[in-house]
Amino acid sequence: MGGSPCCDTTSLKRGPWTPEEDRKLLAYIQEHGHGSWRCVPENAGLQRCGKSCRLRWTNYLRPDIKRGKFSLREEQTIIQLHALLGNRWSAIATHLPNRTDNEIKNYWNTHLKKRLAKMGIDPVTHKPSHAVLTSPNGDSKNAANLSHMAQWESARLEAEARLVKDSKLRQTQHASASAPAPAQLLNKMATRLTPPRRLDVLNAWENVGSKLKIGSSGSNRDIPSPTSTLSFLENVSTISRVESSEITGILGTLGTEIDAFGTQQCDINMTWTMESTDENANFVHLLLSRSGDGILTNGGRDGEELEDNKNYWNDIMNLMTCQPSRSPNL
DNA sequence: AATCTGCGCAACCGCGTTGGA
DNA sequence: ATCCAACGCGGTTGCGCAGAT
Repeated sequence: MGGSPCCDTTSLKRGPWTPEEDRKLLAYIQEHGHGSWRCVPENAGLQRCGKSCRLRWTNYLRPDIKRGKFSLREEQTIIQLHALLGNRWSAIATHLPNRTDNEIKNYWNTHLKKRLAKMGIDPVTHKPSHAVLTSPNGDSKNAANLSHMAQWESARLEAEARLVKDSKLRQTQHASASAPAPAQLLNKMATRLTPPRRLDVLNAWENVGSKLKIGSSGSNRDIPSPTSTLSFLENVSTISRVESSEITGILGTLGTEIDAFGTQQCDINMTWTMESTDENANFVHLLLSRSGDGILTNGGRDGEELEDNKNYWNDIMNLMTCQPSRSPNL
């Protein structure tokens, strides 16, 4: 079991690949496919172990790999997914189909992590760091709210990802069968959940780019990434505050679900509240409250019907309470 | 010009998971 | 149900390069 060497390393070449080795491996895989990686080196005439061949192929030689600088949108995707998934690089990579997990991991460790830290955000928890929590303008409530927003957004994204995963699984298993309820729900959610609400940290991230005049706001997000940072403090701003009557029931389950993911959300003990905060516009805000630590609004969805917003959140709650991707470890 | 230092990235290591025997 | 080889993944290492001294 694990830990044992994958091959006899004494007789096999290690270290950087030469162009000739790349050519051999590429030619072999293009003609035969890789099949069993164990057999690839011998068949391709390489003095490498299969593991090394697989790594070279998946991280470098694969023709669909996108190389070069990460765009701002890619950075935002990575940040958002990292807040949700943690260091699950392969899972993150599935949302950036032309990037490898290794590349994303390297980019996170060498760029994004440092820049988030400079912005006053803990790159591990994605919560505002101590400097923000004790900011001179006393905006600790905003900081706390931001962390709650991250927690909520993480849970929502996880549910969305789970739904997509389930849907794909069902498509594979029951290609010709009638569509089950989750698939119908997926269709329903597709328009409601896309694009997802963005974390304030991501808005801040984008502001960095616009303030440095390296990109436009809105129309073109695939712009080069910023190369320096601004203080995060000035970008923490619009956390709306709502008071309302509680709607009970579902969030207990949601809290359990979030806890089951075992990441930065594990300390949540939430109740939720939904209300119309502006009767003229029929806005709806969802509030998440954590025991002893104030409330959070996840924001409204401007200009949409109250009833539709109710359905929107109900759909999310339905997602949260069905088919967890992992067993709760409670 | 030589040396040092930090950064970025490719590659490796080792552990957990999977699936077949 | 158990074992184990192969695979997949995340953490870490080490090399090459560029900029600083």
